Amino acid sequence: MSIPIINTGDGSNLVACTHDYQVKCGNCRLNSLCLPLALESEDIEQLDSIIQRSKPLQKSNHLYREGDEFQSVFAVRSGTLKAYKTTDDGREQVTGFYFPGEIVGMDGISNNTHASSAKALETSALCEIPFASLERLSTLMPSLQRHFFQLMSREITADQQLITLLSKNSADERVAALLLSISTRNSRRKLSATAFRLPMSRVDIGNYLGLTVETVSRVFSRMQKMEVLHVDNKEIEILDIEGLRGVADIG
Amino acid sequence: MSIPIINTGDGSNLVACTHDYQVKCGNCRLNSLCLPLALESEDIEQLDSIIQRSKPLQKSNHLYREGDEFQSVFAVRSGTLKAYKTTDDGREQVTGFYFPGEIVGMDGISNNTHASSAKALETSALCEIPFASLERLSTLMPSLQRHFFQLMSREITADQQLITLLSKNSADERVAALLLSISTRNSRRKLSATAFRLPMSRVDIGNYLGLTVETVSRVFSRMQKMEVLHVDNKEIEILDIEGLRGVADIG
DNA sequence: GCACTACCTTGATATGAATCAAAGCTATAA
DNA sequence: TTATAGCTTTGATTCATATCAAGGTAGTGC
Repeated sequence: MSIPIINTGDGSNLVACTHDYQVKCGNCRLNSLCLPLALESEDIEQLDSIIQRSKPLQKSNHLYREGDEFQSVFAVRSGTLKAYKTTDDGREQVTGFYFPGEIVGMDGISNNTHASSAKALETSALCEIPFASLERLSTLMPSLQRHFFQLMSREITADQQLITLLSKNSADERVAALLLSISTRNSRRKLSATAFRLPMSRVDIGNYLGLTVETVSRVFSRMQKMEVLHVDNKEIEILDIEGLRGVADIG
Repeated sequence: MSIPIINTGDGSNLVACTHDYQVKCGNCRLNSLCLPLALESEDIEQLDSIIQRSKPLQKSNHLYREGDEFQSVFAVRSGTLKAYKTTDDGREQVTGFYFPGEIVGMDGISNNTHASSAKALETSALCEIPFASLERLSTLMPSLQRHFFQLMSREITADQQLITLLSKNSADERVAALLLSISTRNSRRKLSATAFRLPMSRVDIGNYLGLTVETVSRVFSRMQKMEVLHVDNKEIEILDIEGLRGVADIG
């Protein structure tokens, strides 16, 4: 079966909507993560009707770029994305990784312009949520409005956590915290909390955590030696999650 | 004239609402900063009616503490606040400074619990905006809803900027960026962009920027020697704003 | 299969900021 | 006014991580 491909010019390929992608929010495995739990089933159908599921995005293609006009936020259905900004002197700052069930693009709301770029780390499926429709629907559905206020607030607290990590914690603590965060997010999706494949490179990790590649690599080696982790390139196994929590010194 | 004082037990003094504090949004000097520009005057009156102006907060008292139940966000009318989290090992992480016209408390929305504490750096006047009322009003006034989405998004982009600063920039660059940020915020309020009094201590600055007090102090001294700044304790004069921009290497 | 490229690891050295230490300054209270 | 506590500055030393350098590994396309 052939799927019509739209070449967008920037190298990303938007696949036009076909029945292959006709997942519905009501039957989506992830709806407990990205949907307001309080929504009635008729509300969910209304929400469904504004969502566009037309975006399987190939690895290393952009969902949007810094400066692009903001029109939608996106729910990740499968795959992983990174959000990043390019600094004045051309370096990259990764500001977040987005896993299935999470929402990316909310930093574009303030200026109607995306404040960062979003790029697929692997082939990813996305639900596009046009923000104008979401706003309209939110005035009709208070629980949806509340849900989005909460999602945005959660993004703020996540950023604040990262700020603390960058400003107070050592290289080991930062890496440990990231691994634990990925572990938690995996278990929310009923995946293994202890064994997973990192979707991002060491460079991206370093970039996110404010460390160089070399330091990240050394931390992995050190933790392997301490038998806290088993590392095989991108495959990670957490051998001693309590030990890892100890390193991250998170409560 | 005596003003009834309510002792809240934690050392903060809430002054009961009297006509002394009967500023209205419509005639507030700061409304261009904290109000949705698109609101009609009757809308502004509705907004006015939910806002409580009962909180002159003395220096070093708390507006709320991490873990407190979230009920309101607050607009700063005068004075300055800092928001901070206490890390597991008891250290403080300052996550933001809030000047007149800015909104503090939005990180509490996601969990109905304040994710950080907010403390007055000097005596401050605040407008309390009960969030439940704000939500209700937002469903009736789309432009108010939009305004709050934008305010929250702005908080996200501000945090991302800080993340980049912490992860990529040297001590000098961080301090320069903070001074420029304060300068910009001052000029938005029609105050001097080049001469001002820092409301926060060196400790707070270091804490915010991920540096020690000593380092902050040395940066000030160095910049003074370079004739970029004139520093007299908390009084700062920017002598060479282009030079400062150069140090911050922003654009 | 081979070559190419991007990614990862490890070691040696350099460096910016932390830490340790002490003294000067400011503001507040007695 | 002096005492007191907290804030700020400056100097000497240490240390974690960056930088520089080089070799190893994995994935990709021809």
